Amino acid sequence: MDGRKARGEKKRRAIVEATLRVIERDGVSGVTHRSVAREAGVPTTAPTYYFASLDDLLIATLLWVAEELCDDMLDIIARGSSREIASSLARAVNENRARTLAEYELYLLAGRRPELKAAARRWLDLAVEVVRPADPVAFRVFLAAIDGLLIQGLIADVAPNEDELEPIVSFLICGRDDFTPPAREQ
Amino acid sequence: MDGRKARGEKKRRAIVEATLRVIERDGVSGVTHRSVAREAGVPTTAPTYYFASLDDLLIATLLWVAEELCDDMLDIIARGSSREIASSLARAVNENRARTLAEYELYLLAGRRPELKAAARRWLDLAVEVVRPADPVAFRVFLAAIDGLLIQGLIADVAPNEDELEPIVSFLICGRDDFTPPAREQ
DNA sequence: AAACTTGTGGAACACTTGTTCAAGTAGTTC
DNA sequence: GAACTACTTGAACAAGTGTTCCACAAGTTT
Repeated sequence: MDGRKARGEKKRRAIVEATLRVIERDGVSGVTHRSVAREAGVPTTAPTYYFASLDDLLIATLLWVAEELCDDMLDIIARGSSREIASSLARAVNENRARTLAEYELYLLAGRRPELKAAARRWLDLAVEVVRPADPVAFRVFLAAIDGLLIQGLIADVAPNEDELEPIVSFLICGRDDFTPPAREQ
Repeated sequence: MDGRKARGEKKRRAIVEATLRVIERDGVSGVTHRSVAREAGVPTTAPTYYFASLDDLLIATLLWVAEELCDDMLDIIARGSSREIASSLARAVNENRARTLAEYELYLLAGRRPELKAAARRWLDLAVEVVRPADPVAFRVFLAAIDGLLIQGLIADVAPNEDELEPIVSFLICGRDDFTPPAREQ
């Protein structure tokens, strides 16, 4: 075991995390070698050492965020109750607003890089796989509506809260609970 | 009538249109005074003359796009048939893919500029106003789903076509045509 | 035609950018 | 301890950035 590589890997991860913080604060356009290095507390050249280019750094960040997003989204979907789902959505556009905004900026980045599409879309594929919906069309609508509600929540004058979202989520799943998850083992 | 102002206004508009083309091609991050000037065929200093800053130029572009988006979206919604709606959506993520991508990038820009939120959100407000839905919750779901379908269509490996979207749209509006527009006069 | 307003556009400024380079340190292997 | 590898980091470079400045042309008004 090489202790140097271990520390290197840790630093690499720290740089990616710093990049995400920069995106949360200033958007994708705020990401430069220098801003990331400053945020991570490393010298300017560190990001270039670990990532071939700025683009590679953004890609690495998207891939990492996509994993986390996957977990979060599946958590949201897995909750049976519309109130819990509404609560998760409300948190995404309020307390976690910056994070959600960053995620969608990276999301759109995938629209311009074909090689990133798979990663950005992964939570959708995984959701279908995990839930195994009886009615695929209804489920597809449900997933689209989540994205729409989040993105519209981000540009609302005042972001919607749990109580406002609950009836909407309820409408989405109630009556048609043909895609509630099949007792997801944990 | 001042002929100079008229030509100036025309040039101003040309610069905004060039900006949109640059965003379609290279994204918001590709927008610089020089790239826009080159695209518009004007000297480098022209954008600065007409817009106080690069930011102002982006804002003007968003405001202009928002108007067009408004028309497009209302057109989509106003069509009664699910096939026609599906067809419009399919066009947005295929032939007009670049344009749609640009619109969503500007959309997210509004997430970071409170003063732009109203413009970005305008088509939503207008839709509610025009359609006057009997069931506001169902309509809200419909609008969210449109955004979700479009954005997910942008990061799909191959963008969905009319035939794939039709059943989804149909599910969204059929059975619940309580928000079909009240004979929109034309 | 004189005074004005409005638009034009090249030169230049200070600054930030991504990236390279080379000299150095520290950990690992033999 | 010598050879090797992995990481560190400040200095530097060329390229591109937003923006300012200013002399000037072209319309409009009086």
